[in-house]
Amino acid sequence: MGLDYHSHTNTAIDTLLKKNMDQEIEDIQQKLEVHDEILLAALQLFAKNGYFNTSLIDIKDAAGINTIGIIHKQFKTKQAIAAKLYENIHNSLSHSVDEIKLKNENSSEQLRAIVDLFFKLTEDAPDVMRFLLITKVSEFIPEAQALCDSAAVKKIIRIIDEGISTGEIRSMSSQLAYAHFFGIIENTLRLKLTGFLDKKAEFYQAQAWLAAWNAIVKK
Amino acid sequence: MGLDYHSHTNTAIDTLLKKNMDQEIEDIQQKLEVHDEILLAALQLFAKNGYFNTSLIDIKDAAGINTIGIIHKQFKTKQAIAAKLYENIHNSLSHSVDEIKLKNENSSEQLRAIVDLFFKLTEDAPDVMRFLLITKVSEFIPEAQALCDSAAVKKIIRIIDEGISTGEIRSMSSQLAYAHFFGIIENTLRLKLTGFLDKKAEFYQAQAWLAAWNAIVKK
DNA sequence: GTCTATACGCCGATAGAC
DNA sequence: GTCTATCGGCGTATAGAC
Repeated sequence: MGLDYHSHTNTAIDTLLKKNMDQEIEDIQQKLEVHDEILLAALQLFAKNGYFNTSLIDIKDAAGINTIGIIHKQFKTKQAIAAKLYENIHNSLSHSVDEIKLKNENSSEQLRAIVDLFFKLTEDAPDVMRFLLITKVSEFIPEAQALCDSAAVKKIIRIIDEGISTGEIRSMSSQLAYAHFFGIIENTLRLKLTGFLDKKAEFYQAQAWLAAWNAIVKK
Repeated sequence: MGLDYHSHTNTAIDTLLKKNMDQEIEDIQQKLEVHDEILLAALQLFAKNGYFNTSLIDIKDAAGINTIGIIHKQFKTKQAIAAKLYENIHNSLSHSVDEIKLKNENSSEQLRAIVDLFFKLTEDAPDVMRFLLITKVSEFIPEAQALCDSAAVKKIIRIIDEGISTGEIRSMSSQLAYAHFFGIIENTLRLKLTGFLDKKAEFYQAQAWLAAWNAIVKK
């Protein structure tokens, strides 16, 4: 499913399989499916109409469920749905950055891979990106941190720091480099997600990368 | 007041003064003051806690008013308060861009003046900038357009178009130039407004301008 | 014209029946 | 375990008293 692009769901199912509860697996799988149906429906509605304009009734309808009682069984509160979405998305993102750091050596390659991921997600899972770039989560999840304070971004800033150390990136505050670099990338994607830029995301990718990298590269 | 930096209020009062309703002026001025107190309180609360987390009771308290009935007399609905805020801010912004175009000849000078304005507003009227850059108005004002579709931004894109015509700016889609240029500017300000960048806005201005202009200038 | 009291609707959450 | 019925609270809006 779109919101959890690193197969958190499959991992959960795999874990359960190892417990040899064969006869219960079908039920559990169905429960997991319902669980994810709710999350997916909520993500879409939150991204489209906003958290406060989305009622549990709306989520119930979109998820193909009969009563909101089922939602209350899976998640105690409406806020818990949003918190779970937030957690899944940020965990996946953080995990992706880890993988990217392992597979790429230079800061430029790592940043390039992150940009690739962001553009790919914008095309394949726009609601995930809306949740990341547009939604103001702190308004409905008090304990949530903004994107810029998330684990993933802390790792990205580390990448930038390393790039400055090796001389790939110009000597400057890594936070400022982050602001400039991802200002271009995220704004391009934000304008794509809102329809201001109307071509496919990939169309803007090369130029956005070039402009962003050029803003921080040591010449 | 902070939300209407082009003296819309004074203009309104001036208009009324010309009507020779001398004996009523005091009352009217007080009414206007209450009117603006409500708008200012609403702006601050919307920017801080969000529209949906702000009740009319909250606005009443923050505005130093005794009952919410007064708010209902001035604005029919809560949404109308937000709509009026939106209108004032966008009108002021659009007017500012007009003035900047009159006072400056080149695209670079005009964009530079707009950047100056944005940084100044971020320092002097942060809640106005939060409303412009962070708040998702379409969630509570259905008829509102996003910043990128506003009159002010249309004028800004015209500035960019002219810059491309004169050869100041690199030949590229003006929308893309807008995305890259204001990606850097707005992201810097957004990160300043959320506290990720902790120095005064002016501290980041020169570098942000340089990086943004460099992203679109013809070399 | 200011304020009090209240109406009304919506939604989140619960509990109990099947 | 699934659903129905309902509770309780909040927040907007109104209407009527002073």
